[in-house]
Amino acid sequence: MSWSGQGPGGRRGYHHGNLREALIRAALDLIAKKGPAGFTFADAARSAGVSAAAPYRHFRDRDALIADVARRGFELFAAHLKRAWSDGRPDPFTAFENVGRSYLAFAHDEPAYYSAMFEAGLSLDDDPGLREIAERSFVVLREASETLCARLPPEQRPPALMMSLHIWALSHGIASLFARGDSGRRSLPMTPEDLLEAGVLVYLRGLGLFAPPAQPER
Amino acid sequence: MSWSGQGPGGRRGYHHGNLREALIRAALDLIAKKGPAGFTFADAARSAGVSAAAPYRHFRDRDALIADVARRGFELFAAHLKRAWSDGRPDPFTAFENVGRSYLAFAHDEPAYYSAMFEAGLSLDDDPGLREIAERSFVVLREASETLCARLPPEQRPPALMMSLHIWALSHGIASLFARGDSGRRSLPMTPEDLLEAGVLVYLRGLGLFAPPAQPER
DNA sequence: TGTACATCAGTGAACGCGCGTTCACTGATGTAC
DNA sequence: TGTACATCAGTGAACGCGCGTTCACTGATGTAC
Repeated sequence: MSWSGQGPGGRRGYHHGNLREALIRAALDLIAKKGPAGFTFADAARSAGVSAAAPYRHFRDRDALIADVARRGFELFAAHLKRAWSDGRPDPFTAFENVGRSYLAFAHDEPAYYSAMFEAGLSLDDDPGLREIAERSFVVLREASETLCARLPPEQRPPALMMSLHIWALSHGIASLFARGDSGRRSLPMTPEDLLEAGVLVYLRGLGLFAPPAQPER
Repeated sequence: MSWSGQGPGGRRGYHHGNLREALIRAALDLIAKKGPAGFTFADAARSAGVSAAAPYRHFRDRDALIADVARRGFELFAAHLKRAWSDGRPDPFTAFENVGRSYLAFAHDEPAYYSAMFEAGLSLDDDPGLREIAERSFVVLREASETLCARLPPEQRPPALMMSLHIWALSHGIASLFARGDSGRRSLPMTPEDLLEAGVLVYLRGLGLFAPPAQPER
């Protein structure tokens, strides 16, 4: 029978053991391959090596699975950005650039999460919990922007919220247009990372902020 | 019989008369409602009031239809941006802002075209004709950037290509995140148009370009 | 001006397919005693 | 330590559905003579 040991790494018995997890990973694989639209519930079951009915024990439906993937994506993303920002160390400018690179790295390395988060057409209005988690990533950008803004004299200080929206939009734009994992990539005269870094530097200069030269003040 | 006159505006006979056109408009409607993924060939036929087999007289398959929609979208988009740029009139700064607004207006007013162009997962590599047409929209941005760059002394002139990529990415990012026609919209403290304008102004200032005050030099 | 004929652009019936979903079922697991 | 039982997490068969696609067909249209 199929439920006695299938060799190392395979399923161990009639009970999968960790189907929920396996379905999420299958969803990530499939989304990465065919986009969030091409992904079906049945397909996820199949690639987890389980019957088509099994997923219903763990998710109400296809959308619930995708929402779960997106939720994890947002959590990872927020942690990722937070680590990059690192409370503004070693200095706010460097940390800010790190956040930008980290943004692109995530979109590039985890295209499936990124798709589920931003392109699956999930309505954040229907799921306040998801919205709250999604907000956490943005909060990092917001914090970083505030720290940089605070360096300017109050009378020429731009709204940090606006600044963070600009940075977010620029990052997202570059990620969508140029830095996707596998497809839709357009050719560029420079890497997406360098493009973003250059753009952010110009933007900061426009605000009146100048990155310190090679050796930051200390 | 269903093919004798159906009243004014309805089909006129057994032959539809302009099915190709009708299918494209149906596709636009459906994409606007359900996204490029939710759109099916059969659905398009149905909403054009025609049997499911009819579309095959005009399009090889579903993807061919979407590609055609995208092609038209790119043409409209390029014309739209060109009109906004207007060869740099009345002055390059104003014209540049107009291009930005025009970009967002298109994404907002024609979400279906915009989706087909940027989110349908069409591979530009497989269709050189489509790529060429898509490029035309970008050329407008490129030209506009060059005109502005030319105002700077050569030693501090940034590459116009890079500049146009920044503007494109910022516009696309704002359009995707905040300015979509119907769904996925996030709440904002300002309109997407104002957000983009503010971002572009900061960016231009960062390059060393300063928009002229109220009355441009003449 | 009329007729025969070729071509075009539709129909509608049929097919196979995969998906979503439900259902009664059953093997595996944990626990009370 | 063993046994009975409840619960959990799967199975597999079945269903209805809509899609994509093909096919022989036929009404409408244009054209040669």
